[in-house]
Amino acid sequence: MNHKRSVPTMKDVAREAGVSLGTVSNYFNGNPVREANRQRVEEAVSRLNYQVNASARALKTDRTECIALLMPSIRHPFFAALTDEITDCLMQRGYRNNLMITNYDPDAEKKSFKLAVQHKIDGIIGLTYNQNLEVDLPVPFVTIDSNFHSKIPCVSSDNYGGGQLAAEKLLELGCKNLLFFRIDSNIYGEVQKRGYGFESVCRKRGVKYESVILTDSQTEAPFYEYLMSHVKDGVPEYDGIFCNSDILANRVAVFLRGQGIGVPEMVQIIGYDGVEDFYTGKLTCSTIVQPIREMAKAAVDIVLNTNISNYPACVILPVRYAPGGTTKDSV
Amino acid sequence: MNHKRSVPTMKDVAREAGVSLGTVSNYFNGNPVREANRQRVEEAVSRLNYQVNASARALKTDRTECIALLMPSIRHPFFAALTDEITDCLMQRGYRNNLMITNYDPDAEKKSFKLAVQHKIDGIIGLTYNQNLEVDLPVPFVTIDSNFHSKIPCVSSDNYGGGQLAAEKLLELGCKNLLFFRIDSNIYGEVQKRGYGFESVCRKRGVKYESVILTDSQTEAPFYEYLMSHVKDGVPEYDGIFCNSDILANRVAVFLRGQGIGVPEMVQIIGYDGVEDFYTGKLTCSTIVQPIREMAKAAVDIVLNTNISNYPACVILPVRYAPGGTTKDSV
DNA sequence: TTGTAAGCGTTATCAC
DNA sequence: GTGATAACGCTTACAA
Repeated sequence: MNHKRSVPTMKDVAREAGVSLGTVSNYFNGNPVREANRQRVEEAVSRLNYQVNASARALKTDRTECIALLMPSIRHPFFAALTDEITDCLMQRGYRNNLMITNYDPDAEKKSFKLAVQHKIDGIIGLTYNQNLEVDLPVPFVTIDSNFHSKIPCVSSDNYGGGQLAAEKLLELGCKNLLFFRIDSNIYGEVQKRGYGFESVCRKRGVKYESVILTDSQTEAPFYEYLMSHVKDGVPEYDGIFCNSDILANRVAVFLRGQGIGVPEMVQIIGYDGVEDFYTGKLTCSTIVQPIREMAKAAVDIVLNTNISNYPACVILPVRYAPGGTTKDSV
Repeated sequence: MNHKRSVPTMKDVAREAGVSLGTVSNYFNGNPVREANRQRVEEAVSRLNYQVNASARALKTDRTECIALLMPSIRHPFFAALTDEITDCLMQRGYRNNLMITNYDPDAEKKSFKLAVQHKIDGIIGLTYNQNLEVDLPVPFVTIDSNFHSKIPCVSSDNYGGGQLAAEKLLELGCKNLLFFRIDSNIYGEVQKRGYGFESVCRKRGVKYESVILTDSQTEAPFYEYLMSHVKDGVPEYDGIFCNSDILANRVAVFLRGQGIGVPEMVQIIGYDGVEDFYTGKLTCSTIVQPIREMAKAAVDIVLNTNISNYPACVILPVRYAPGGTTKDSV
């Protein structure tokens, strides 16, 4: 069996319907067509089981109804949720999602951009970690969480506000001695604002706090060392920790509990992301919840609306706090 | 700023290099080109920053170097891992991944197929739940875990063997009274063989067992009722459970522990999938591990090799058992 | 090997 | 509105 049989073309439809090629084209492009002809075309189309050839259309119009989505990973629950929502938004608008996974590799990001452009995608949504990104793309480009270039529209949650919120919550819950843990390689991204927001509240309130930041690290061991070196007679000096991701928050919680330090009894922890665990359907820790659906929608809106993308925008969406077992307000 | 500037064409390269259009084309298609001309072309290409227009090429060749991947979800850890590996295999071969998420909806699956074909993708890899799938596609199609049609190549893990392995392990670990829990809507899929394999061992060994199967159910409550109705004086009648997914295994474990029934002390549980939890990097339960990387590779190999896809194959890949905290062999 | 030219299946521009 | 016809940028004979 030959897979590539001869497929009917618009010409075939025109002949079958007894109208001209242009009329069929007009029909498919929503241009005015006389009612009688419309019917004949529709009959011919269903008789021949015709579908417009997207390749030919793409060559003429230079549009493919396809958006490239660059993601560092798809296994990370937050990225998975974001990819899910973005794909959904795109498909609702009749666009396809060309998913490219970069594994946090700037080189892979670069190649992905090139490949995407070569294939005439209509735009790019990228969660990238390369601050030297080619900025002069021939298509609209919107980044997520990476506000490193004023010419590129960026969508993100309110990282600064989220950091503030985390600090305020911990204080409200009775913490006196705060810690901020950050681990990532996202040096120039929006994400680091989480720490700034957190620290701003600590300073304003005159609260004792400490920041421990790990960059490009594969292991969180230094956090654990820090944690243990600040325990006296089984009692930690700190009683509230803000981690810049739920993953880190979870690991820290597991570590502390393993050391006999109660969470949230002795130490309360707040993470960032707010994606429910797939196994339990619940939050994995108390956290700052990102508005994933809204972020996806904003990114898609911007990338598909060339008018907007010509005027670089920065969309910062509000976050909220939710208890999830690592703070004393958890039920 | 206009995004769609005039982009150089092969004609421009030919003129710039002082060779003919055909020569430039030959260069890009790996056809023999005299060394001198090759250099002139390469210089012209880098001078103009030329890239082949994939749309034009697609129209001529009817190939897009793009594969459609149909997934029911991307948030499920197993699907996420599979999508990750498939995307990686595709990109390694220079193919792009057009991800379509169907949310288990047969209607969405149908639309996705149609859209994919219209856009001239070179093949489809699908994890689908629609047993009435159009089988007469104009492109190679390979399914994963859905061996419902003899004409469609299918890749899956050894579900039957995995079920057997689970039963044998539970028996080896001292269980006397087994249970099998299945919840899904995948009526015609490979997945139900997990139960058959499990039961076959129980029967052969003359072990007492019970199967509880929920189809198209949104909640696992019936399992919990079953579990509690078979507890006498705080001691369950069963001591080993095989669940057809890690998710279910986890939920059952959480439920039992919540009822004061020790896992694995009183009841041992084995799941199926074997994807490490993203937060901890560890298995979430004792489980039958699917060879995800190999499954992805097999699916991509088949879909890209039209020779093979013309001769429907069924690839069953071996699984292995791994302890993960819900059996007594867990460290 | 290389140049020339005919399409691939559309859309867009005209007269009519 | 409709019908011819010229592109779109490439691949692929075919001739040289």
